[in-house]
Amino acid sequence: MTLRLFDSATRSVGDFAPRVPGKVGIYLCGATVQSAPHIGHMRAAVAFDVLRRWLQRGGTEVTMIRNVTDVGDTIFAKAEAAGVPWWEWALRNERLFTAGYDAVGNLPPAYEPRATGHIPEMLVLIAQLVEGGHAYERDGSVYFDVRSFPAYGSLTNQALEDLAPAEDSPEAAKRDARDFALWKAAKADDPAGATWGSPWGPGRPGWHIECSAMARRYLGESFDIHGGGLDLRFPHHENEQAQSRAAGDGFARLWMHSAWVTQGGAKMSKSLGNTLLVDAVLAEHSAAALRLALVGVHYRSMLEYGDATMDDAEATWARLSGFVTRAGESVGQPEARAVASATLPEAFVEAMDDDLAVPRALAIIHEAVTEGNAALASGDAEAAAAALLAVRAMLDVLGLDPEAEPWRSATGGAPLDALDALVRAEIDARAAARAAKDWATADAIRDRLAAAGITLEDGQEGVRWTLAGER
RNA sequence: GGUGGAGUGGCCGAGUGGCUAGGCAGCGGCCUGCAAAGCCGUCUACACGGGUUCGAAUCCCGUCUCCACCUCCA
Repeated sequence: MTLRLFDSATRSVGDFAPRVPGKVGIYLCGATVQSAPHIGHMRAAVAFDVLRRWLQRGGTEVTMIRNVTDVGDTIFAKAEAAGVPWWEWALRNERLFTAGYDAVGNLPPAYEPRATGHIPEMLVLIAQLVEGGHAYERDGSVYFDVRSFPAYGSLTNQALEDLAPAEDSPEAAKRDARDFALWKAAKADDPAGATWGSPWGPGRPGWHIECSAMARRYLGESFDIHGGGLDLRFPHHENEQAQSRAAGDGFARLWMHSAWVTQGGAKMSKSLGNTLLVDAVLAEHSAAALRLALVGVHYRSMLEYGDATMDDAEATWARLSGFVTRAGESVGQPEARAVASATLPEAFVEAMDDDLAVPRALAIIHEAVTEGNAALASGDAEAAAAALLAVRAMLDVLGLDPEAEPWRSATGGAPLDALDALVRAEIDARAAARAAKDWATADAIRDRLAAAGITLEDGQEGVRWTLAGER
């Protein structure tokens, strides 16, 4: 079975065939760095990180480009409100996004182009559109002529006459109210440093042109997959496609959109006052659990975030990572190379190939964990080792191998050794009390450790202890 | 008004015509001095009304409810 993906443009699932066998270019719309990232931003990033990992697992070479939009009205407005230059505000948030992406275990993209670094590429593209009769200049601004491009609206299946006017520019200046700005003439109230020269006079780029220009630069005139959040389909992606194709580029062959994080059924957004910032969530929960929560719902389904979401994810992570740790202690951890090349269970492969059906894939992982735990309990080392390898290999595809770099215990070394010595002394004292059937003393020791966040587990091979939030 | 999506057990969440999704929570059992972890078993479903079919959560018709996009959005 080959990988099948849902194409937003055709609204159907089909076999995925790269333009060049073995190589895939992905352009992912990243953040408009106007504010700190929330978990909805992370969800989109994680969804496409899983796509990338799955492609790479199949031997495909992936070039992942994730842009940063670092210029625009919302950035100007928020920077002014914060009393800092817009470029400082943008970079400050870009750093927060990068920290968030890293925290939840995303592989870094091949490149992260910034809009402000690609004005020349945009000007070339705009000039092409003007020359080709798809764009026109008015008062120092340049607009895309939607009526010049019959396929306009095809990505989102909308008829031109049903669309509302584009409000990113004055209606009176345009041939059609739905024409949108490629280049915005400088205005008196534009912030300092937000103006660039152009053949049409000083100004700054419109919102959509950057992605067309940067995708072309890094992935070529035609590339495999364009991704982003569902809310970018219109107008952003519709306009990107119109610009690029009107300029002669093949542009994206497949469009993928990830769905929201919702609360009470409604899209998470600032206007509703229910934004969940990444920092706030990570202050109370582990990053691995957050990734698990984000990845555990199919990427095209709404992810309902409630009170129990993170608690469930923590419990699930404890089950998965706990098995990996205990199995490793019992039969030894396989090497990373073995994990990367392990044969994956057929049902897991089928689920992932079916438009990245991660929830089904997770069910397969849970079944393997159950088998592995049973093998550990019965002392079947061979079966336990096989389950351990399979579980780690499957989790690795989701970016959740507990032994992989992002999730390995941050604590270690001397402090952990010192703590271990102290805890071992308590464990020994408890063992002595238990030997004397002094249950009150034994339980008091266990309770004292529990109060300090240390859990004891009496196993066949001795007493294990774990720190809260660790394994 | 246009376009698109959704309604599954206490909760989250898979599933496109017959075969146990899975997890969390609950209940019973095994293990344990008691726990914890783990294992085994088990309860609670397909928004509503019709229809097609031997058989429908799944297909068709209708109804209700909810959500998103329609130029800030992931």
